[in-house]
Amino acid sequence: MTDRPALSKGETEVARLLWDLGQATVRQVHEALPPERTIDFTTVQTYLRRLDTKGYVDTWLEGRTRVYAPKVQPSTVIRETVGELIERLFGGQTLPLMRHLIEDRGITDDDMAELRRLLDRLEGDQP
Amino acid sequence: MTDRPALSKGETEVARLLWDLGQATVRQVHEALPPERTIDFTTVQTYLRRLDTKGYVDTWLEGRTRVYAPKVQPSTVIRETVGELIERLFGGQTLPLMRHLIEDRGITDDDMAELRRLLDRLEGDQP
DNA sequence: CTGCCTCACGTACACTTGTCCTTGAGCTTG
DNA sequence: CAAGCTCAAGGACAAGTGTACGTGAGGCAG
Repeated sequence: MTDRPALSKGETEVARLLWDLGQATVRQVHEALPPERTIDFTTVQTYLRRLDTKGYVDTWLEGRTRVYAPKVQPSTVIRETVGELIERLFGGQTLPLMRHLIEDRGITDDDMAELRRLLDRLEGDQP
Repeated sequence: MTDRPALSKGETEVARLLWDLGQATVRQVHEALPPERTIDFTTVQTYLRRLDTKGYVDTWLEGRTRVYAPKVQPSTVIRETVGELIERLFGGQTLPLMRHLIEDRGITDDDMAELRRLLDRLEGDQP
């Protein structure tokens, strides 16, 4: 299970950027933040350090500068995080969450079509 | 917006029980915990107190015993929590979460059928 | 009435989290 | 070379969280 501690909000925010960037220095992550999100350089540094101690990233010095790269795949974090939420909020049942997504959050026509495609494909897989 | 502080993990756990019970004393919530979840009576008490200070429950003394009842609807908490997660983990996009639920978490045939029903109904609503 | 049980309520305490400050080394440019 | 910039690294610090203990009052069994 390789149990790492779960990611906090801020850590997730930074991890997402790192997934997008593939690999990055503190500065690059800091600059990748959306402009309305003002947060100090050293705060980002702290998040990356914590991601490291929690085992979510690889890191090495490149010259004088430290580079970080994701070690745990987004899919893994997503699985764990969503699983935890379903447990906490829906007692482990997936369907209520789907229902909420479909009924209580607007869903576009495109999304709807895509969803149907997904279902069709799945049903095709298991005859 | 009536902005309450978000619920923590433990608080959510207890809030869910309270939603199920409708209204309950500390003891009742404590006894409603799944048997494998061992947690002290006073810990539950603390969670309920915090739910109160955060504005999520109503509470009153009934004789010598304090009774708690949900004040914020589950749907509200679900909306806020899920919204926050989608923001953090998917940059605000709902579809990737659906995709994850359908593809990466097993979905039963019954759920699948139910999902289709949901979609059909929605589509019927907006011709 | 004396123990014991059960509550409410306050307190505690270590750990996590969001956020930043400080220090000291290397780099750059006048 | 000296002043200023840029990093890494370590600390710091208040708020939030998970978890529980202690105290004191009300009830009930002997």
